Amino acid sequence: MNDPTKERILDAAERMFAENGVAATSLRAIMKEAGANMAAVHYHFGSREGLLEALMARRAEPVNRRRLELLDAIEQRHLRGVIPAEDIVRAFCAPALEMLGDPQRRHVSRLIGRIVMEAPDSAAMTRIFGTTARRFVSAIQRAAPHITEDEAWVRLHFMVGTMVFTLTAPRSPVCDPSMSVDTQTVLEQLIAFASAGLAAPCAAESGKE
Amino acid sequence: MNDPTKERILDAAERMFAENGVAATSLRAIMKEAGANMAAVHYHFGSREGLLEALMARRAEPVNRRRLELLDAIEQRHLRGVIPAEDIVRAFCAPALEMLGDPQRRHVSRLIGRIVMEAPDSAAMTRIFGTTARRFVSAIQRAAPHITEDEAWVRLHFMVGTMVFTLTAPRSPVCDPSMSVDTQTVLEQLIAFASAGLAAPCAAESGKE
DNA sequence: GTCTATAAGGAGATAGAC
DNA sequence: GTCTATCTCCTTATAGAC
Repeated sequence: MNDPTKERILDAAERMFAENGVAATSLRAIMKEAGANMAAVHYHFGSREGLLEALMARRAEPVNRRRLELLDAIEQRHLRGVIPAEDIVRAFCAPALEMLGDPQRRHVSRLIGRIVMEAPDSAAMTRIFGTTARRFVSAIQRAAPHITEDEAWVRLHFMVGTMVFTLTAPRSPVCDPSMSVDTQTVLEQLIAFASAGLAAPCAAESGKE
Repeated sequence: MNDPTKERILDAAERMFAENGVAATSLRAIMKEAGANMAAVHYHFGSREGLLEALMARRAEPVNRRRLELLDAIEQRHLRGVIPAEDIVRAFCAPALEMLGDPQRRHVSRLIGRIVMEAPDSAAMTRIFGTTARRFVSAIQRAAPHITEDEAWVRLHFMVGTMVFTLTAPRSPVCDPSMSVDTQTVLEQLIAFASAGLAAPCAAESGKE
C-alpha cells in the first residue's frame, strides 16, 4: 500500500475490535499491536470514531455491495413468481461469512458481526445498511408472499441476529477452535435454519395454547 | 428490602448495563444513577466483576429456572413421540422476553440479552447456561428427530442469537423504525421464525448450486 | 453501612520536534 | 508521516473517618 502505517493501524484495529469487542478495546492497545504510537491514529483518522468509520467503509460497505450483486442475480433468475428463501439467506450471509474459514481473514467477518451487534442504533449503521435492508425486505416479501411488510422487516431482523451471533459469540462453532466445523457447513446450517424461518407461516395472532 | 442501597445499586447497574452495554458502562455512571458513591459498590460486591455476577444471579438464573419448569411441563405432556418445536421456542424465549413490554422491567430482559451477547468470559456463562442448554438440546432432538446432536446444538445457538439480538436491538436500523414493539406480537413472530428453523430439513452437505 | 478523599493508572487527544 | 512528551479527564479500587 501507499501508506503502510495507516494500513497497519486498520489491520490491528480490525483484529482487536473483532476479537475483544469495540467498546472493550482501547486505542492504546491497538497502537501497541500495530507497532505505532497514539498520535498516528489521530493524524490518519482524526479520532477513535474516525477509525471505526474507516473500518466500516473498508469492510462493511464492500460486503453490502456483494450482497446486492447476489440479490440482483437472484432477481434476474426469478423475474416473476416466488423467490426461494434459501437464495435470499445465501445472498445475505455468504458475503459476511465466507472469510471465517481463512485464519488470515476471519477477523473481517467477526468485525462485521461486532459492528452490527454493538452499534445497532447509530446513524452510521442506517446509512450503511439501510439500502441493503430495504432491498432484502422486498425480496423476503417475494419469498414469503403470505406475510406483511412489517413481518418481513421482523424476519430480516431475526436473520441478521442469527448471523451476527454466529459471527461473534465466543462459544460459537465457528469461533471455538475446538469445534472443527468448517465455514461451508455453518453457512449451509444457517441457510437451513433461517430460510425455514423466513418462509414460516404467519405468527399466531395471540398466545396459541 | 433489608438493604436499600444494595438494591438501588443493582437496579441502576441493571438499567445502565442493559441500555448501554456492559463494557461501555462505568461504575461511576452507575453510582451516580444510584445516588451512592464509588466505595459502596466495593463494600457490597467487592468489584465491578462481583456486581456483574450478582446481577446474573438475580436475573439470569431465575429465568433459566423458569425455562426448565416450562420444559418439564412440556415433556410431561409429550412423554413419547415428537415435541412441537413451537413449544420449545416458547419455553426458552418467553421467560426472557415477557418483561420487555413493561417499561418498569424492560431492562431486565435487555440485560439478559447484553450478558449473553457480550459474554465476557465463557466460564461464568457455561456455569449459568450449561445445564439449561443441554436440556434444550435434548428437547430439540425430540422436536427434530432427523437432525444430529451436533446440528441440534447449532440450532439452539441460532435460536439464542435470534432472541438475543431481538432483546438488545428491538429498534435496530435494519428494521423499520416504526415497527411495533408489542411484546406478545414479537414473541409470536419469534416463535414462528425459530420453530420453523428448529424443525427445518437437514442442511445441504455442500454448496447446493 | 455510608461517606470523603485519594491513590494509581488508563483513556483519548494534542503540541511540537524531526 | 512519525515520533516523544504531555495534557486533561476518567477509570477501578482503597484507606480511613463517622
